[in-house]
Amino acid sequence: MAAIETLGYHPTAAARSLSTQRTNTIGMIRSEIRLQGNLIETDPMVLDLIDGITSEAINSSTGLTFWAIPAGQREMELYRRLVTSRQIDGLILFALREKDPRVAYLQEQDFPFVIFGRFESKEGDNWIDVDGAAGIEAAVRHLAELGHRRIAYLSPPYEQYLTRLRWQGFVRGMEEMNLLIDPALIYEGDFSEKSGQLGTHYFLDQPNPPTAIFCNNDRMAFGAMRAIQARGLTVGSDVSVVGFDDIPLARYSNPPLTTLNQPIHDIGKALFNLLIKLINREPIDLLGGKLLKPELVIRQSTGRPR
Amino acid sequence: MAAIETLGYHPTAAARSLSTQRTNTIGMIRSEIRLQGNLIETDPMVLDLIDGITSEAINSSTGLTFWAIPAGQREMELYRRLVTSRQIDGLILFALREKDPRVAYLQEQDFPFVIFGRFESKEGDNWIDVDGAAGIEAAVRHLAELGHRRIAYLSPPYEQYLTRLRWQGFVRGMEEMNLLIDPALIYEGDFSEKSGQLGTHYFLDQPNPPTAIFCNNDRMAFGAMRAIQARGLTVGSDVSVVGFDDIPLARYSNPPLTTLNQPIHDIGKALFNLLIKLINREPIDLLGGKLLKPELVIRQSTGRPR
DNA sequence: GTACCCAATTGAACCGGTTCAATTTAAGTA
DNA sequence: TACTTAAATTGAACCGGTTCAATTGGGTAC
Repeated sequence: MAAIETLGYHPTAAARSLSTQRTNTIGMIRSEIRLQGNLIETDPMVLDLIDGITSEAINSSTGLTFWAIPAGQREMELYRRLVTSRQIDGLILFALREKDPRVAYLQEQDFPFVIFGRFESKEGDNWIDVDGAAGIEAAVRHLAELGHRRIAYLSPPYEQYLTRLRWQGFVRGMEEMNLLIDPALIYEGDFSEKSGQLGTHYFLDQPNPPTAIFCNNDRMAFGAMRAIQARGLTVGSDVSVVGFDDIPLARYSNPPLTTLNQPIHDIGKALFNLLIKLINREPIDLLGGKLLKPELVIRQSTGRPR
Repeated sequence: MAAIETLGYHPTAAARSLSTQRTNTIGMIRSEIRLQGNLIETDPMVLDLIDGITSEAINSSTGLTFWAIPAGQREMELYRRLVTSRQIDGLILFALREKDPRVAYLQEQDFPFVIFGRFESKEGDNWIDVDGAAGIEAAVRHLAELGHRRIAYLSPPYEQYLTRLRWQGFVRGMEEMNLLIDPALIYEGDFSEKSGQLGTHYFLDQPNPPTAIFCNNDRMAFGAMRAIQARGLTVGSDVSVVGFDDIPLARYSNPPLTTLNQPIHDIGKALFNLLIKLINREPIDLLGGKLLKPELVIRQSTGRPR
């Protein structure tokens, strides 16, 4: 032991994991998605997720390995390679798409993985999600209580699985408040500021424009506010804007953004701990719950309509 | 070969790297820094860096492994463990601090690493940096040409190595434009929105407040704009604000932020390619140069003083 | 039919740990 | 001193590849 100390010896990781069948590494793969040829930048929210995961992972000397690959054919090859070559102990999935082939493959291989978000089979205890629908319902209620009747909906990309769930929340909220959903006030965004801007211009060009816009993430909300202001209108009085995520910048925008807070950092930690249990084949007890309520943080981007 | 195909065989990563002494993984470690007990959130810029690195790394089937650890004693232990256990082929360092022990250690161990930024020994070809000083000089010139004479400086944390280089640029710019540096208009920030806000209130509380504030990153600039607006002043006319980084949100703030653009995505790619060459002990030829000029992007947060 | 050459195949050593059974050593008791 | 038992040490097998030397096989030339 003294020699280990003085020589600064550490067992070779490769030899160790060859023998123990553990790598002390978990993986996360970003699907590079292009819409109309443009690469969608990774959402700032993902950085918070990484922060949460890694700050917890260090306690068990575990690293988080990242890959980025265009969604599609090559993507599944990467998953297959990682799984069969046993390069990682487990995977964290996020941003699942409709008919996402990844879940079926990993289940079939009995490979440990957790999901940030839900998927078709809502059973299983390998996911943690925020109840986006409930959040949106609360946001709609907030807007309706302020007096808004024409609320536009800036949707996530339709190919994302969560889009379906989020939409249900919007419908519920609108019905609950006896508001009509106008098909002209729905726009498919891609989570980028740009698409928030485009969608908002589209809304405001309608013969009967909305007085409030619900945006499915903060970045699109920033784009929306920009578009509103570019038209000489005032956010919060002429048009109200609500975001989703509550990224750090949301409280520093002008005006500060009303948005739905997701405790991403804690979710990252929880996902990591859950994954470790799956890897160790330990019993799962999700005491903290796996469906967290997002909290509506009311700031100055929402107000009574003129 | 047909059997490999049908069975979906992939060589075990651990066995492979035990034999080849290559892991096809590079590492990056975030130093968790606390100032006044508060954890500094990772800058959105880092996410772009990760995006750049990973989107290039996938071409050589290489992953990027991330760890987060509090700066200090345990941090060096982690570096020692990773190096001696040969868990990664190389490291990418960023946000170097004054008297940073990491560089000396890695050099002594002859372990491949590259730095985003420079360090004391400016020799060596294992770094790529943006010429922050030149950028700040250009920003000061821009402000001076608009008619600003009292320019405040929102500094990075003094413990960061780049702080010294950036400061030289500010001094050069001010001297060049024959402006006086007022010690009351210097504030040490920590890269967070909050510190931008605090620093700006401090500046505006001075008997002789500034008409422009240079902020060493965009997040602090957002905080600065928030503080200015909270006092009922107008950004761009009452007080101008310049940022640094040009994160995606900068063009969507209100008003859009004048800032120094760093091509982070490309820097990430270049850093990766450089590191791979070091790992392979190949000759280095930094054709693209290693000291990139940041570009001043003029938007609406700067204007003529009243 | 034999000699020769190149390609393909086989075999052994090695990478550096972990694990568990077998053996040796040490300590405690009669 | 002999015996029992626990503790420490040694040894072999194994994890699953890569690498390179040695051997085998096939084809061509004389």
